[in-house]
Amino acid sequence: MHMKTGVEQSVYALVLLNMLPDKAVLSGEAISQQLGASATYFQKLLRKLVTADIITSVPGIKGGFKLKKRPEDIRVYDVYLAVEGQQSLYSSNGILVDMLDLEKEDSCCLLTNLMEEAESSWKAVLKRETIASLSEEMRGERFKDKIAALEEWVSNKMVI
Amino acid sequence: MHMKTGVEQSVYALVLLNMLPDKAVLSGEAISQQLGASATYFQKLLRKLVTADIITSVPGIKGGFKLKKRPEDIRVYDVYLAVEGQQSLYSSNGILVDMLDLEKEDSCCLLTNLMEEAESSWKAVLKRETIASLSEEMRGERFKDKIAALEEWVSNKMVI
DNA sequence: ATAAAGCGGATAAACAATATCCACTTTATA
DNA sequence: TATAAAGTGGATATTGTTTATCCGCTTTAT
Repeated sequence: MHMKTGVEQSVYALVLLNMLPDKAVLSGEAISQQLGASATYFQKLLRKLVTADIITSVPGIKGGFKLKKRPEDIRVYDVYLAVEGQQSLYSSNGILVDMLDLEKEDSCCLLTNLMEEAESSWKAVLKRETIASLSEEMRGERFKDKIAALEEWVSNKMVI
Repeated sequence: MHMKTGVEQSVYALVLLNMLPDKAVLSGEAISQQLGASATYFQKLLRKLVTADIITSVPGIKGGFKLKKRPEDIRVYDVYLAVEGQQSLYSSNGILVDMLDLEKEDSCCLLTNLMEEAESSWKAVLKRETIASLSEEMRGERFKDKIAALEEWVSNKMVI
């Protein structure tokens, strides 16, 4: 039970896209390079973000990706959902139903309610931060002098 | 990102062991049969529960497993921990460190704090229920007439 | 027209979870 | 005291999921 690395990668990809000026895009290849991710595979992840209406893709030469929503409207939770899908962390295997010889329709499990609550509570925390708040955090004191290089890289790689 | 089925299996195994009278044990084979689990593999899971001091194993003929702690002292969380290990749901891949060219020691990630909070909050819910509370729930109205067969099975399979 | 970008499907590689096998130790009992 | 039935630990196979690659396709600025 471990979160896919694709979630972290996607979040940082969105932080990168959030550094773009209006109308500009970054190519999938450029993004994966900056993230140190496999380019061909990361394209698949970018597609999931497109499907989830988090980013927009522009085909053709001078194409690429940019944010579709405002960064303050993209929660970490939305990214998680887009990348990992909507399946729950827990799903019963119907062991109790078998042990007690219940009807299939009962779909009863002593753990399901508890696990659903736990998951909700977990998700609630992921809804607290957004791409905007993470971007702001990155621009804080701590990385003051390291940000410039990244901003320059974005300027060089972006396409308008 | 999905919880192993071993967690559900282990919880129900413990509920079964909780039906045993004092000093009695159930063999690993009997338990796996009742759970519909692979016997040889489930032995490995039982071992994890032994290592975690949740159950005791008795070797030799007339051997088997029984609870080591009182059922009200075994939280669902403890079972999860025993089966899945103590690794976190999320661990950073150091993408930000690479992007900003930080020192390795910084081990900095915008997501780590958030994810740790989320996980704590998730775990807190798993600490709420115990084998005792789940056993009680199983004995409630809903399964009134289905419990007898299971109790009889336990009586037949147990060894004192 | 062409080159550079995204799209979608098929497939491979890597890894983790599940399952099996076997030689070993332990212990009740005939 | 030999034996049968139980757990133990290691090696290994099977299965499933995640990550990665490849290729032919569409889109669009020049």
